[in-house]
Amino acid sequence: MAKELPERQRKVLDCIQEYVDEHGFPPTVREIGDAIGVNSTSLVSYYLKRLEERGLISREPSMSRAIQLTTPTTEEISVEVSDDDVLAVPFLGYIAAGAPINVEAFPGNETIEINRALFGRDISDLFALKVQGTSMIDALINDGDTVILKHQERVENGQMAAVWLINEEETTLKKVYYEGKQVRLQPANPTMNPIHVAADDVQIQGKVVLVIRKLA
Amino acid sequence: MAKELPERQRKVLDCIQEYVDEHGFPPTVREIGDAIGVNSTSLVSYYLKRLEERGLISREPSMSRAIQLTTPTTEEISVEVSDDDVLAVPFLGYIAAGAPINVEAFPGNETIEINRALFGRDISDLFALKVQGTSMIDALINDGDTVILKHQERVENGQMAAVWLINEEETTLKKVYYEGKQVRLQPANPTMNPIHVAADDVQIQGKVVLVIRKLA
DNA sequence: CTTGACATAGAACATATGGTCGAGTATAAT
DNA sequence: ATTATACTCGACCATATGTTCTATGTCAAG
Repeated sequence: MAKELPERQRKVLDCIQEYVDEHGFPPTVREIGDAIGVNSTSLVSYYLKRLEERGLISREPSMSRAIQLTTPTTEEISVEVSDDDVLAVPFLGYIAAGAPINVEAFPGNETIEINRALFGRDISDLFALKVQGTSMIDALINDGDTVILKHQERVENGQMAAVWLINEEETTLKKVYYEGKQVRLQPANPTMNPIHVAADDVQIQGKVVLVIRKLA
Repeated sequence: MAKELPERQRKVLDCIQEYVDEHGFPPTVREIGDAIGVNSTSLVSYYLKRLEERGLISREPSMSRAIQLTTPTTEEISVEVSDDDVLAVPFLGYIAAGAPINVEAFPGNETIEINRALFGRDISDLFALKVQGTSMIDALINDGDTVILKHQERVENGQMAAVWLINEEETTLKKVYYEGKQVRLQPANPTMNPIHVAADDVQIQGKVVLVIRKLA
């Protein structure tokens, strides 16, 4: 299931990330080709298709530069401990049901600063997302809320996680229960019913460790 | 030199910002046109030229979607790093339906430390409560959540507040709407129905400014 | 060796997209 | 009225860019 990502595709991913960091917008197929030393657009197309299948990127068909990275790569998830007290958590973008995690290029390398006291011991690999839309209401998470996640691909039973459903192509925040080859995704709201999906259809994006709601 | 930015150009700027927020990459000339109700690419081109002259955006010539905002226009949740003080908000105790909040009586001098950046300008009269029980589920607030309130007796329409219902002898967190001699208390969850109570039956304990949920 | 799955290149194509030109319409100043 | 300056439109062009098809190479399994 978790096949190793081929070297070339890894390179494609990296070069997209770099390009976005530098330019503020994604590269074209040809520019990717140049960057990784490939001089046929079809090959890049081919790679992009693979990456999309894996859910690592998402694209809009026939639109130029319409590539988005869905999985935050671990390199950028670095928490600097500026003070002993304040953590600067990288703000990676927005999350909404029906759309992959939208990791944007923020020119200033935006962070959200949060007091360390609000976290547990483990403060590695944290990143922040802002929730768009009311689709997470059943997880008691509202439009505009900020969630802090720890980047990991596996969570313990019952923990809330950002889950990317590969086939359904949507992201949700749910409590995760492994049940053999199935995974039960349980809304935090006890009145809502869980959904069951195949284990290889889910891709854990991170464990939710903190939810912050700022009101007017 | 600091001429007022024409309405239309302002709109262009805003729509680029929105588009980037939503898609992760900048819009095309035509997409901008659609967004602001202009159906000629030349006009958008014209606007973009003006915006570039003013230094508000930068572009790469002849590249699709190669627009960058030089000035972050919208406030976003970008955090002011200037003052990374840590606020010590007094922790006053627990809130649960059926029990009043006694703001005066400090049960000790416990505080909850929170980074100032998470708040707005006004940081006076803040206090923290921990929610007990699931009675606030309809306000999207769960058992164990921490709410930060600003102590005030009156809030603006639509703001979330801790409300003490004198006759019913219970406290709830609801959005408050003044409707003449009545007050409508609207749950944050849009699927729940509001309750209407007499204005002199409600006693605002404080305005909710922040909700924090710490997960395992 | 043959087969087939995967990887690569190149060309050809369709269209998405930016640029420009000319003309038309305001609106205000002369 | 005349001029000037800013704005708006529509059409056209050049090319930037995504897609697809075919051909070829590689390599491991049968």
